Amino acid sequence: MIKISPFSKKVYQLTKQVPKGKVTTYKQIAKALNTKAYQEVGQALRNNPYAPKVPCHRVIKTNGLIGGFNGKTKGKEILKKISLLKKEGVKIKENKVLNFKTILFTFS
DNA sequence: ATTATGACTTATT
DNA sequence: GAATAAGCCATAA
Repeated sequence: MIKISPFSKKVYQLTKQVPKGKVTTYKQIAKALNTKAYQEVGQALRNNPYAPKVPCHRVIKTNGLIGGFNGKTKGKEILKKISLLKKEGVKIKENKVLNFKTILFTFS
């Protein structure tokens, strides 16, 4: 049993709600939580205790670019997640998502 | 309580 | 449009 921060927990819940073939942004999640700790969202995903349960690869930056999980981070296995995302129908070019605004999922 | 860090964002150069 | 600096919020030590 791992211990997680209450904030991260919410982040996971929201991230789980993201449907397949869509993506969301850190800002949207933070906004859904009524906060501005965008970085906290990223940090929560970085923890990612629920690997397949939480599609962290579906969470990207606000400008449509992929997060730091593609070369900045040491682990390159995350690249696989991006590939998976592409398989789901999300077109990714280099490090950015195509039609990003179209497939963007919000927590309205 | 204080300091340091960050899978971010926005503004400025 | 790209690179740099500063800002903001929560967590960990």
